[in-house]
Amino acid sequence: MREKQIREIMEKFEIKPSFHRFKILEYLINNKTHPTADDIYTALFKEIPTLSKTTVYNTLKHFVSKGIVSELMIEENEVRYDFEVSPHIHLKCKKCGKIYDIYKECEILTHKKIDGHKIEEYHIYLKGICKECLKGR
Amino acid sequence: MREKQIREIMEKFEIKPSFHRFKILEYLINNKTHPTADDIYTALFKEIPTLSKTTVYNTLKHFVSKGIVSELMIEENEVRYDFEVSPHIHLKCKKCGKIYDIYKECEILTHKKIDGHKIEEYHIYLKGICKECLKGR
DNA sequence: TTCTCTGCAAACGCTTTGCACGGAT
DNA sequence: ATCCGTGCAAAGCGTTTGCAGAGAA
Repeated sequence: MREKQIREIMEKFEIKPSFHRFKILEYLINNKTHPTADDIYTALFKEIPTLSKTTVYNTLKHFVSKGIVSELMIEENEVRYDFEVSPHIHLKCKKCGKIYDIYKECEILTHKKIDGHKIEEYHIYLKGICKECLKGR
Repeated sequence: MREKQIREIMEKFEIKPSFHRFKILEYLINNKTHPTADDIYTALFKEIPTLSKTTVYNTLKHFVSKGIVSELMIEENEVRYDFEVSPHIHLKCKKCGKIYDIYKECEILTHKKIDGHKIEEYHIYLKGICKECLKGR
């Protein structure tokens, strides 16, 4: 995605632009690999050696509070971040560890209310063996 | 559940019985509140003052490896344990923090394969405001 | 100036690890 | 004698906090 579009997205979500914020958001948009805070830090540190981990954490928390990215809990001790806003399903491969996005329709994702409880967030994740790893067997 | 039934379950899952294992499993079966390791420790410590947290962690890991309980990731830094084996949906109330079990049918839970990926585990959790908290507003 | 972003270092909390004791087989 | 469950203490690791410096408005 181009710089201009990313800046527009930031404006839309009322995120004051800064160099680091821009770079972190850009990374999330261009690398839909559900990175951890550390993944982002490691990747960006190469080109921004002054970047600190604290800033990555601060920025991610800021993004989450603005609703521009969501936190993903799949494995213990692994908070992952996802820019994609539309509800979808995650599949984690037990073999290669890769996380796939699945956009299959799911009836659950459409309910605003279940058994009298008000639903605000939907999280679906599956674990198994991905297509690629099945091939390699 | 009665002691005899719990012992039968342990035997079925090939878990060698010990006093602590029995107590921890009994707690999980009789308190389907999706406790954390610490919840279990705190509760059992009252009647077993010699119990150590390490044993709770060891035992829970053992149970998971035997497939008798499953780990639940809903919030960050919160591994919860669930004895219930049949697939179901979890709902966490953002207000009171309680976790509800929902046994609504969901088509996703029946797929063995999606987009060529082999599925082995299904995790669905919702967040929102529960029935009780809605009442109190 | 004042507010916000940034970053170092220390603190924190949950979980794991190392190691040793003790009971069971 | 060996195996295995248990438990203390320390380490590990991801994340948060305190605080201070820098930069923008």
